[in-house]
Amino acid sequence: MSSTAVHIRSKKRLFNDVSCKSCQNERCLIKRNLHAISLSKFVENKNTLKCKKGQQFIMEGAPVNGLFFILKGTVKVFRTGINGREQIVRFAKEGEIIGHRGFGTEEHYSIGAIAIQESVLCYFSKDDLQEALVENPKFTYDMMLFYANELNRSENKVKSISQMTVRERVIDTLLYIYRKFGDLKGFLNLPLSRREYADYAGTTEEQVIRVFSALKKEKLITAQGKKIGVPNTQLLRKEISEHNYFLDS
DNA sequence: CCATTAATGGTGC
DNA sequence: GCACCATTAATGG
Repeated sequence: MSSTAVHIRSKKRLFNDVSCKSCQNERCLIKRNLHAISLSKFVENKNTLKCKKGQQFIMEGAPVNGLFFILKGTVKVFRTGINGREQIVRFAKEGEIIGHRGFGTEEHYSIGAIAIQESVLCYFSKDDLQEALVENPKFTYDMMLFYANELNRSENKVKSISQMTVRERVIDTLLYIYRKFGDLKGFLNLPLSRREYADYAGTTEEQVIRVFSALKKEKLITAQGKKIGVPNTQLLRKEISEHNYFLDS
């Protein structure tokens, strides 16, 4: 993987290159915090980029120049481990930030990111953001909450991978997806391959398939191809309750 | 139709 | 108990 900068696809300027002013996304930290004053600068300098499904927009090791906000779509954030195995760090949806770890002293992204659905991303330069953070305490505070939350989740994940069995981790993953993306007509509202479940749970595709098969027999989940249903989250939660761990999205 | 993904079985640590 | 490899079945464009 080259360490070339993230290439912004400059197809043609997107006609819907929305300014933050008219943006509908109320979950966006920037939108929520930057009224009037510093907004104009952001509007000028931000880039909107559209990603097709499967398109990678952050390469591991690429230099950090800014941050991504998800305007629309879903993204998986991962890190490549031993013998090329992907460890999915998190799934991110509308309004979330990608690449924030590179913000501090980090020179290069330690993670990669791929759109798993058609997505629209807003890209802000590090400099602009830094300026805004210095000027706007509320914005900074919200960012801090976000970082704290991420750290909490990350620490929980360490625990889950080191102490839970594969079955528990798979269940944990299902609950995580359910919490975060919800349910649509009885199925998890995010289509993932078993491989992706495995990469998040820290196991192999085969193990996920085996656990799914077992769970199906036990009527704890339902499956129709890629679509997985979790009719009884209480029961699932019960299985991992001794690790009493929960919450956050 | 072919290609990708899912499911199942065997083996070794 | 779990990862890795091999084979076969199912699915979808």
